[in-house]
Amino acid sequence: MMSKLPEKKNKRVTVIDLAKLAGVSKSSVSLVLTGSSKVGDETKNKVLKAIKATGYVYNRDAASLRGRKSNLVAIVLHDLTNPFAGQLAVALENYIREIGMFSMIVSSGESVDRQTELVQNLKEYNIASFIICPAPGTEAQWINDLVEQGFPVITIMRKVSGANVTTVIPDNVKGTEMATQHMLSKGYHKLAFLGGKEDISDYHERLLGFKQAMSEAKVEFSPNQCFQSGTTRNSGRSALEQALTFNPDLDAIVCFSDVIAYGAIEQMRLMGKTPGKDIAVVGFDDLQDSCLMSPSLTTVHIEANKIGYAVSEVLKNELANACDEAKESTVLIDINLNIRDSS
Amino acid sequence: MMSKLPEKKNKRVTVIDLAKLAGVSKSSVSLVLTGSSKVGDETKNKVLKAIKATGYVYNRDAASLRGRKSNLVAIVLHDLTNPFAGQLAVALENYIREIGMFSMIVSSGESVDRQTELVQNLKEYNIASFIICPAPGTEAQWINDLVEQGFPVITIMRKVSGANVTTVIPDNVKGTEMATQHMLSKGYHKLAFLGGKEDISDYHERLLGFKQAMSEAKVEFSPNQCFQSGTTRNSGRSALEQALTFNPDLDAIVCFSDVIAYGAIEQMRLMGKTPGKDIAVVGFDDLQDSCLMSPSLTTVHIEANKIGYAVSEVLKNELANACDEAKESTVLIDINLNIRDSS
DNA sequence: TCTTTTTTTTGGAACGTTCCAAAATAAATT
DNA sequence: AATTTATTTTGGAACGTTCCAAAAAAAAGA
Repeated sequence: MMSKLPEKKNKRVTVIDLAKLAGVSKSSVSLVLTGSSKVGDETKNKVLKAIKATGYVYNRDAASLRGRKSNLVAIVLHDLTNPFAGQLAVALENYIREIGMFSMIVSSGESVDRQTELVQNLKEYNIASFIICPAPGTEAQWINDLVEQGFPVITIMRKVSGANVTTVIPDNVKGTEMATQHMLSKGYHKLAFLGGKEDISDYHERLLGFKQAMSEAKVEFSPNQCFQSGTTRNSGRSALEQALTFNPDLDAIVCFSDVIAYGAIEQMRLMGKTPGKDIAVVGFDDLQDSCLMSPSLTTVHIEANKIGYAVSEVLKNELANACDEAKESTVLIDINLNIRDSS
Repeated sequence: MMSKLPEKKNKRVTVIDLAKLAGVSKSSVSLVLTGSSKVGDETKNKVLKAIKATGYVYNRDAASLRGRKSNLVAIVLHDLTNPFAGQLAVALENYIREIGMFSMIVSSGESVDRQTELVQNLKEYNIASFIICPAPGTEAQWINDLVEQGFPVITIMRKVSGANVTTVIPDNVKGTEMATQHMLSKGYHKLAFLGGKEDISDYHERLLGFKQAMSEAKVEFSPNQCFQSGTTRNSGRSALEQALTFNPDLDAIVCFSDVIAYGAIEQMRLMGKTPGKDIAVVGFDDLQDSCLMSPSLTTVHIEANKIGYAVSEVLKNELANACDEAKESTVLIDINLNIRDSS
């Protein structure tokens, strides 16, 4: 009846084109596309062949508009410049992919404002779930609102108390407790706790572990032994400087993180002390560099993959029973102490 | 006339709801939403008020389905575990945001297969442009196909020859040339070039700079002076070991990257040599640690922000004149040599 | 005041998918 | 063979937006 239409140039291939080519209805094509079990083998093959022939690419915007759940997971990290964050990002990406989701990473740069803006923008896409390492100062209410609006949230590495979500964190308390016990058992008793700041939850947890180990061993603890700082290498330097001027015969330091430990070691050298000899050092994170430097760094090892796996499990669960009311809960990831030359 | 409708529970607020509330048509709402200039101030305010009142969030899926250009930029990095990649990611994210786009980051882990899979998945979203740091072994044809399919591509840090796209890279040749000149001028003449591998473009460029500086200074070059390796710290160690067994009175090394330099320094110490004294060292990248370590590392500084800015400019341009035919071109980012204690 | 021009507003169609209810087919049971 | 039941297939409506063409309102010119 109609003459053959001139092929529209550069037009995207659609489900209808596939249907026409395969000689079935668009509904059948959709069934194949979504992997439905109730489609005949014959039609399925016809459609598959058409897909191959045309180079069709699925349009998730259309699908998600119609109501299909998205498979996009947004990973909001505190700071991609931080080496551990990089490891974490890859681990999360891999495990999230394994449960059939697709993840994208953004970085808040430790700024709540930027974090808020990012998440606000992300809402405009169809995000199945947020995985957030919260910037310092993140409000529980903000997270709860997010959940209220129907976005599942999982927090990682840092806990926001009052937020009705699952948090996946390493066993910080046990970590510094083991580290401190190790120092004490090695005969060091003039300890200091270096780095970290009160505005993130890990600080409190890691400091708690330190205190617990001290009181267990009946060694007196004083708040003067703590030297807060930022999270950079440079702030590790100044933390050690302060510690050493306050207490010149310090013989061991328990550091909030490896990066802080790196800085402290540099400063130590500058002040004429030998790390691992004059002053023992233990870190937290076990970055790749820590086993390669000299002296190699004794440190609490966090397995990024374990965290990634745990998050993916929580996520899978959460997406399955979507309508459960949210509850505050914590998944603790076990850590272990890697003893090396710096202690 | 009509009775007040019972509010549908948990239903997303739509443009129509806004229209109803503001007492205007949905078309007017759309005009406001897209920032059109031809909408009256009065209606605009009414709509704005309604938006605030309802907590409306824009649905990009619907918009993009209807034909509106997406503002999503996908950044495909080679390896987020690499410290420079982290810096780069953050810089790119910031500058891309400044031109009104939104960026998401994924990591290929230096695997072409993974890279292919990622990009294939990303096509299903509405991606305005790809920014790719290509995994080793990436085919020019693959990139050209992508462009052919209507996805603008910009490659960074590594050039894929034959790919008809713009590449933003640091001036690698000049970098190692300056580094090598510096070594020669300091009186070191028994040089080696450490690390890197033939399957990425920067290796060739950086090696070329090394050779050029040598020939300029009339110092003989031999392929035996090059010790290829992976990109990890550990491979830097073994590269130095090889170099030193081959030529025990080596007095300076030009390294493919800072990470390689770190490894080489470790190995040097293990073999009883003092870095910066027995053997001078120059790196490439200028990672944050390089100025803090001891001896502080002389290295070629790449400004991640400059790269981020350049990419955003190219991107802006590319999105503006969308239908230009693609051409192979290169944007060279200037570098400079930071001279420190290791040389 | 009546046109003409410009500015602002508007309903309806379209984007590419999935869901629904119903139709068509096949298989199983009388 | 006739019915019931189970399996596959299907057209049409819907998702929330933007674009278009045309209507309405306002401003300018006669």
